[in-house]
Amino acid sequence: MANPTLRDVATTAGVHAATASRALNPKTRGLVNAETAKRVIRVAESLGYRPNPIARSLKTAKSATIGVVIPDLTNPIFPPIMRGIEDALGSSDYNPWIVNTDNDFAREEILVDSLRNLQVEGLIFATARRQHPLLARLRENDVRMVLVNRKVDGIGIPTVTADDAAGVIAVVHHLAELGHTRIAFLGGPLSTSSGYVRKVAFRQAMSDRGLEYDPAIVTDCEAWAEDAGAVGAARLLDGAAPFTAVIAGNDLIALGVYDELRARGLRCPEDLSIVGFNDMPYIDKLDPPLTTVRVPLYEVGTEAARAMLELIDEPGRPIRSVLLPVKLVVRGSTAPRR
Amino acid sequence: MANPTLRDVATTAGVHAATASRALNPKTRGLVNAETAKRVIRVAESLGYRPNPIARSLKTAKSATIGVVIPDLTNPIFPPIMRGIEDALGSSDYNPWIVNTDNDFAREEILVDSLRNLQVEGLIFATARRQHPLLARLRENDVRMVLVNRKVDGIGIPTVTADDAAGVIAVVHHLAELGHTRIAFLGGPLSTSSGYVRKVAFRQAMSDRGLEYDPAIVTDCEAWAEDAGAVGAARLLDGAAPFTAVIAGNDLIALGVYDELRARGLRCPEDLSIVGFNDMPYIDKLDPPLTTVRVPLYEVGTEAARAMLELIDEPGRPIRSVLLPVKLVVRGSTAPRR
DNA sequence: CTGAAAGCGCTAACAA
DNA sequence: TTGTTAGCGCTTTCAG
Repeated sequence: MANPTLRDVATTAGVHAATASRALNPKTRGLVNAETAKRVIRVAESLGYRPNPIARSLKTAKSATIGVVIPDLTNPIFPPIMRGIEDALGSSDYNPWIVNTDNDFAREEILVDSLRNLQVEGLIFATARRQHPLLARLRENDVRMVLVNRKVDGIGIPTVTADDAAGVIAVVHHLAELGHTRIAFLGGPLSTSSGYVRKVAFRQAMSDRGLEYDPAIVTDCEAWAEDAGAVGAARLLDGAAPFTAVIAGNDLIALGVYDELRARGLRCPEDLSIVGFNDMPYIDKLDPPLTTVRVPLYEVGTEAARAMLELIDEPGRPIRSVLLPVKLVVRGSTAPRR
Repeated sequence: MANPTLRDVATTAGVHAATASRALNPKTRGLVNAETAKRVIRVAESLGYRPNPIARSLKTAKSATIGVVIPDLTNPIFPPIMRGIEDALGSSDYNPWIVNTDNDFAREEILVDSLRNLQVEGLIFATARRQHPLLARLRENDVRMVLVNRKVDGIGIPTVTADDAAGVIAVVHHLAELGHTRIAFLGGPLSTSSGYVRKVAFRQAMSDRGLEYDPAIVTDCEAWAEDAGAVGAARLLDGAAPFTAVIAGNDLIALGVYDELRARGLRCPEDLSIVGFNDMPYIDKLDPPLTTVRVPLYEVGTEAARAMLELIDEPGRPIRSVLLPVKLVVRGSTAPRR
C-alpha cells in the first residue's frame, strides 16, 4: 500500500477508525482494550502507517511545531542558538520551524502570518525591537511567545537574554586595569534592547570607575553588522577626540573596526584596543584574536525552548524571564595603554 | 470575527464557498464573473481573511514548501547557501523549510519522513553521501530532489556542485609555482563525493605537474570539521615524511591544521603553507588569512532552488546537473618554499 | 470498551 | 458563470 491511512489500519485490524485512532494515540490508549490496542499497533507497524500530520492539524488546530523567527541566519551567533533550541525541543513532541526575516519588517509580518496559519504552537523571536508593534499585537492575541537576546519595552513577554550590563561592566573594568581612560563606545542600534542596555551600562560603568564619559567618542551603528561597524569606526577615527580603546556593540561590529583600522594602516592592539561582544564562532581565530564577552549562545537556545515548553505545559504560570551569565574572554586585541 | 473562514467570506459576499474559492485563487479566477470576483476579494480583505494552508494541503496533497536538509547549520557555509535558496524561491510561491540532521542518519530519516508527511513539494539535500540508501529509496519513489555540494554514486539526481577538481588543480598549480614539491593532502571524508573528487583531482594534478604523489603525506579526515582537521594534521606531522605545504579538504579542516600547528609552536606560512576550500565567511580574517578556493555558495543556493522549481514546473525535462566555477583566492597562509 | 457520525476548511468534479 | 456534493485523513463527541 502506497501510503496507508488510518482507515486502512482500522479495517485490516478489524476495528473502526475511531478505535484505531484511540489505540494509536498514547494519551487515549487507556480507553481501549489492551489486546485490541496491541493488535492495532502491530497492524499499523506492519503496514508502515504514518499518521498524516496535516489532517491531524486540521482537526485539532495544533501542529506540534514551534516557529523560530531570526533576523539573519548569516549572523554566526544564530546557528548555535538554533542548535540549542533544536536540542532542547528534541525530547519533546515539538519541532522547530526556522524563518529568516532579513531584518525586513514587512517580510517578518508575512512570515509570522504564514507560521500562524500553519498553526504553530508558539513563536520564538530573535528579532525583537524595543518598539515592536507586531509583537505587541501578537501579545494581545495571546500568541505564545519567547524572545531571545532582545526585549520589547513595556510588554510582558518571557525573554532569554545574556547579562549585557554585567558584560559591559567587565569590559570597562578590564580596559581600565590596562590603563585606558579614553574609551570609545561603538554600540549597536538603540532600537534594540541589547543596544540600549549595553550603552546605558557603558555610561554607568565609566562613571563608576571615575572615568570620563565623553559623548564625542560614543556613537551607534545602524546595524549589528560588519559594514556598519566599519562606518562607525571611521566616524570615530575621523573625530577630533582621542581614544585608545573601543568597545564594540558586538563581534560583527568589532570586525568592522578591524577592517577600518587596517584600511588606515593602524594596528590593533598597538594603536587601539578593541573589545567585542558575544564570542561568536571562530572569532578567537582572528588576527589578533578578539577580546570579547562570551554569551552562552547554545544555552540561550535551550532556555528559550524550555521556556516555550513551560508556556505550553503550564499556561497558568506567571511570566518569567531568564538572564544568563556572561564571561569576559581576554585575547590579543586588548593591551596596556602605551 | 476571530479567524474568518472561506465560508464566512462566501456568505457575507452572498455567494457559495466554491465560488469564493474560485474568486480568491488567481488560477481559477477566470471562471468567475469579474464583478463577483471583485466583490469576493473585497469582502475577503475587509474581513481579514487568510486561507488556511493546512486545509488546502489536506485537499490538494500539496504544501507550497520545499524541504532543505542540512547536515549541520553551524557550518558557516550553509547560511549563505540557505540565503541563496530563500532568495531564489522568494519570487515563487514556495517557501523553504530547513531541517538539521546533525550528520545523524537516523535523524535524517525521521526528519525527511516528517517533511514528506507535510507534503513538501521537493527536497534539497546538502547531506548526500556517495552511498546513500535513503536518497536511492526516495529516487525510486519519484520524490523530487536536488542535491547541493555532493553527489550520490550511480543515481541520476540533479545536483549543484562547485568545480572541485578545477579548484584543486588551481591550488596545486599555485603551490608548485611557489616552489613547493612536497605537498600534503588532508582531505574530507571519502564517503562524500566532494571528498572523493578533491582527492582524485589532487593525485591527478600532482602527476600532471610532475610532482610526486606520496601516500605517506595523504590522509583523510573523519568529518568536515575543525577538530577532525586537527587530528588529521597531527597524524601528518607525526609521520616521518616531510612536507612544506598542505591542502585541506575544506576551510574547517584548514582551521584544524592552524590549531595543531599553533599547539606545536609552528608557524604558518613560515613553517607550512596551508590552503583551504570554500572561502567560508570570515575565513579571510584569520591569522594568517587563509588561501582558499572560493566556492560561490550563494549561487549554489540559487541554482539549487531554480533547479527545484524547474523540476516542479517542467517534469518532462531531462535531469541536468550544474557545475559552478571556482576561483583560487591567494592570501597570507601560503608563501614560497624556504 | 467500541462504533456511528460529524466536521476541521478547503477544492474539484459534476450539474445546472 | 455558479451552486451542489463529496471528501482529503484525522479526532471527538455521543450513543450504545
